[in-house]
Amino acid sequence: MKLTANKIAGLLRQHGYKLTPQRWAVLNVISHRHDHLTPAAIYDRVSQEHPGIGLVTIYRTLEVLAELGLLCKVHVEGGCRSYLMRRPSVHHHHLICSGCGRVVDFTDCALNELEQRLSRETGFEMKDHLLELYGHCQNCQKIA
Amino acid sequence: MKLTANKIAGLLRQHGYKLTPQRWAVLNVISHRHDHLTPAAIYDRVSQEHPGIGLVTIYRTLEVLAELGLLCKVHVEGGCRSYLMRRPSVHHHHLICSGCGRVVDFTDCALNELEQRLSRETGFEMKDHLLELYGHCQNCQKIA
DNA sequence: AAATAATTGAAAATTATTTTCATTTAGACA
DNA sequence: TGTCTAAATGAAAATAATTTTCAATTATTT
Ligand SMILES: [Zn+2]
Ligand SMILES: [Zn+2]
Ligand SMILES: [Zn+2]
Ligand SMILES: [Zn+2]
Repeated sequence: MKLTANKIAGLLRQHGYKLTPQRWAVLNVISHRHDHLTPAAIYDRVSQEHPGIGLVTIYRTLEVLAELGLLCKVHVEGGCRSYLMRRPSVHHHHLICSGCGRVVDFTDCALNELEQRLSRETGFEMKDHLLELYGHCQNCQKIA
Repeated sequence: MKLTANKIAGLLRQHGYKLTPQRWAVLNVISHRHDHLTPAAIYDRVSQEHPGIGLVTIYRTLEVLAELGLLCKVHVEGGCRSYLMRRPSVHHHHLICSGCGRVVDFTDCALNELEQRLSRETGFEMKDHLLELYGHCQNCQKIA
């Protein structure tokens, strides 16, 4: 189920945003694709059709569209980093307190079944996964 | 953390790395904590004890320690972004091709049970989660 | 103790993102 | 339709995060 141009237009206006050619150009680039693009990559593609549009506008447009819930953000390897001494030597994941950064490790991620099912359904060969749980630790619950 | 000190020393030497005071200082800062720290935060803390050590060295040390499997990397909100038109309006996640960036959405993340169990075990109040699966799509399997 | 290859710090370079500000424009409305 | 105004834009500067370069230093080997 695809969002029509009208729906998008309405959404923008509803929130007091204007419908500019620049925003259409960005939407045009991302709306027909099934892959994820960085701001710079979007800029490159937008530039091909509309050489006048600046990278700043791409950033601003993406922010607006994301705010309206029209976009998903994807985390990419190497994009962000914060470090932690590795404690379990085996495969594990982190439960992270958004308040203080405290981390609890857990080893039972139970994604095998999901991976297998999706592999069967999509033909993807599964390699890896990123899983992080966020919450507030007992300490930070008191504070907040 | 004396038990691991020898292990760490051995690991470094095994891989042809030297055991410098700078590396000890970094290890010292992260090894006793249960939270995650950015390079800048680690730099701040290291500086308190060893004002001479440069931020560049922190970066380089973290790279080495991560390579040796001594550290975990944590993704943090806002750290990295690549965008995608949102397709399912409901809660969902992405299966991403590491080759071409293609994305398949899936809505069945099945993390409730895990979250509940961990909440019970740790006292954390669960808020959110980040889940991404990585693999190679059929196209990219042929190419590779 | 000398040799040497790895490591370091300072500075410069690169990259990604945000802010500032003067100018333009979409959409409202007379 | 033309006028008005808040919102949006582009260029440039500012900020932030990371990487590269390079000469000087140092941990380890012999
Ligand atoms: Zn906390
Ligand atoms: Zn897992
Ligand atoms: Zn692919
Ligand atoms: Zn989910």
